[in-house]
Amino acid sequence: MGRSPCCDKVGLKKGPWTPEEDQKLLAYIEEHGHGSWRALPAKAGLQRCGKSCRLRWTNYLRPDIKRGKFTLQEEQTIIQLHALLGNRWSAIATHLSKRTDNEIKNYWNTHLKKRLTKMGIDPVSHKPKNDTLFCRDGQSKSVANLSHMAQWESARLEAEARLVKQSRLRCSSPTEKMVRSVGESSSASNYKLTTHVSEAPDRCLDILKAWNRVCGNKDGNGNGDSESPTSTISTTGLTECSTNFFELVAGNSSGSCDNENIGEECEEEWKGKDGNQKANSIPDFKGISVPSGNFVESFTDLLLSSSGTSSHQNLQADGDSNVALGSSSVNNSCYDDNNKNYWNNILDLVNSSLPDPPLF
DNA sequence: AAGTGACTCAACCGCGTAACC
DNA sequence: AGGTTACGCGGTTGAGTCACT
Repeated sequence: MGRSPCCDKVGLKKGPWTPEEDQKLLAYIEEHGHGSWRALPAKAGLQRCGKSCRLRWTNYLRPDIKRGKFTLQEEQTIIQLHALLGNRWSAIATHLSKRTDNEIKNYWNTHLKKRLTKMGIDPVSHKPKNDTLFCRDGQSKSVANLSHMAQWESARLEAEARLVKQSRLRCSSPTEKMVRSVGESSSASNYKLTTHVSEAPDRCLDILKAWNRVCGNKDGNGNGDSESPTSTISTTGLTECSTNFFELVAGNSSGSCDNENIGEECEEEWKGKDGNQKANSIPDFKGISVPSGNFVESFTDLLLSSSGTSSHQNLQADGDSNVALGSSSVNNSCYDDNNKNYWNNILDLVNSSLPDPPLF
């Protein structure tokens, strides 16, 4: 325990970095790797604490950082992952390659959170503030189940993020970078690194599919113990929740958002054509059947769909989707569809946005 | 043009914890 | 086993910028 005293030293510079300092830090890391952050400033000739150097590097100087406006898809990704993970920015950043946790955190706090609030959505729970309006019979159970699954998935994502991070650390030296760039995967660690990244999506799907199978197989008889390690929810609830839970739904992505215009047009949609009107038009929002447990997806859809656009198109699962519709009432099927879409989108998200092989 | 309030985001602070001795 | 150190994370701050009056 105990806090690092690194920043307590007098004579260390604070505040904004100068181009000269950036240059020194960049040059040093390019040549030697960062190694021990604590020792780095002295070696690099910087009057900064190691912590400051690390922050400057990870949030600004790293060459694999994408800067500039967030795309609509990135926004949706953040919202969905935030619904799952909460304020665990580093875990979210793991699935938004080239964006830093700090940047995502800032973007959330300055943009997305406000938009959600403006629309009457609680940015913490991702549910409408007046949740009772959206709760029909039986939905509260599903909502509870969703959060339970989120809890589980959250733990998994966290572990995955840790692995990715470890891989990055392992490759932090220039020598290792060279080895990888030659593409020989000569060392076991390099091999593991690349295979980890490519295998992760399958693993992810396997786990979730297994979940689905186990829960689905109980067929309402209450047989089998499908509780996850963190579960505190009754098995009955789980059964209701997850029968066919991950069976994919044929895309409702009938509309299209012209890729070239997606940024601007959809940003328009976010804001509403006439400024705040759409953002404030909660009555219209409530007019459609929006399940509370799946609010994020529903609302991101809404934002994109008024001009025949669907945010699903890039996230929607592919051809092996099974259609599992039609057995329930209109309301329920809508709810189920949305749930499925929501979780399938997140699955896709996880699968598609695993970080590029680390550069450092 | 000047003043002012809102917004953005880089950087800092403090905590938790893994790693090390 | 217990103490110390170093790192990484999330929350917060404040300087710079922008928009409006």
